[in-house]
Amino acid sequence: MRTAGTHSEPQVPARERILLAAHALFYGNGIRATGIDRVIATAGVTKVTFYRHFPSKNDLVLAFLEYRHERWMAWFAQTLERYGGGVNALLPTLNEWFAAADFRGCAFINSVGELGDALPEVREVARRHKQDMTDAIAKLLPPSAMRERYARAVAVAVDGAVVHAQFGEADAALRALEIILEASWAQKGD
Amino acid sequence: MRTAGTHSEPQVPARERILLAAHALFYGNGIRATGIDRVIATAGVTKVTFYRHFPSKNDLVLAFLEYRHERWMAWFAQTLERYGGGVNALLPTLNEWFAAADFRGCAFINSVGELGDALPEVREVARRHKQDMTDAIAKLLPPSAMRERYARAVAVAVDGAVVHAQFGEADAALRALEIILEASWAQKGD
DNA sequence: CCAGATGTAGACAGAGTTGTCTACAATACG
DNA sequence: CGTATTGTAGACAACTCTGTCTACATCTGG
Repeated sequence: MRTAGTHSEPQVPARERILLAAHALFYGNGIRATGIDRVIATAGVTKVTFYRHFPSKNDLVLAFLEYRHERWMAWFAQTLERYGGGVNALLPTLNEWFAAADFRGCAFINSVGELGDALPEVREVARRHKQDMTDAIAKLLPPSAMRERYARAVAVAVDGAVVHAQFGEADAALRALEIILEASWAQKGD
Repeated sequence: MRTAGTHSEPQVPARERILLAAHALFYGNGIRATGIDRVIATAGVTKVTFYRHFPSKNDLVLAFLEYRHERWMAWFAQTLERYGGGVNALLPTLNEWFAAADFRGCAFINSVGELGDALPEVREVARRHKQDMTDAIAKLLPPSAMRERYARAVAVAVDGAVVHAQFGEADAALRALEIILEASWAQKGD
């Protein structure tokens, strides 16, 4: 009995379907709020298949964060580029993100808040993510001895705007960020 | 049979003991990560007593946030005062908070990230909290037509610093915030 | 050509979750 | 004085969660 047109067209391999499903559910509803069964059903795989790829939910959580990191960083760099690539690209880029229907804040901030000490690797991954985000922001700033430090300041302000946007205050958050970015150091370096 | 010296010295009434326990556990470990049974055991009450005060876990969550709000706002205002009450009081105040052994970020940011749409009232409470925090910050700024807007900018930067501190980068977060606060608008108003 | 990787369906164990229920004791107030 | 409130101990129902297991099918590489 042929079970279903499953193997004939495995267009997307199981592991990737699982990751896609995990991304939508973990980011959209929270990690603890999402049971493995739900991921499995959404991905359209079975339990055995799932557990062969990810021995435990924690493994999936870490893989999800890695996947989210790649995906978000690529989107961020590309969108900044599209808006001209300077500091002035930051506000329109974030505006796009905040306006997205599925926006629910920063996956890494949410995950650290949710899992904190329960899964310490999460904090590591989050830290690396913020470092990479800060590096991407540094590229927008004019060269100067202080560039790294200024980039960190902008990154902190951006993350503040992200959580305020998550609270439903996207416009106010962007106006606040705008005020911060108008400071001379952000505009003309050193 | 006298059950135990329970009623003879109810020093702290049950409702408050429950709230105290919920605060320690929800803030320290996360809301979803904390079962009702754990709160009950920590508070030293029984299930019936608990459910007479809080008909459901959601009621407790909301009461916890209300309690946290009062407690944190009082601490914030008082500590700012202790450091002189100007914009310059902000960094040492936050430094104290970040260095506290039980610091785990902002309870409201964490709760929104964790519960998001599952309990929409949480977002309301969080929004009110941030408004009150912003108002407290406005009091530190010199009077000017732009004071409200500047206070919002500072609040956004502060929340960014809070999440970065939660990632284990408290020092870098404070240095970043310092750079932002050095901007002229934060110092001399309009 | 066959062995190993990858896929399928679905039952099940063991733990943890929220919330209810019975039955009884002490206190506080009108 | 006696009734409403607040307290106690602990069993229990109904559910969800993670992870394991049996038993079988198909594709792919050496």
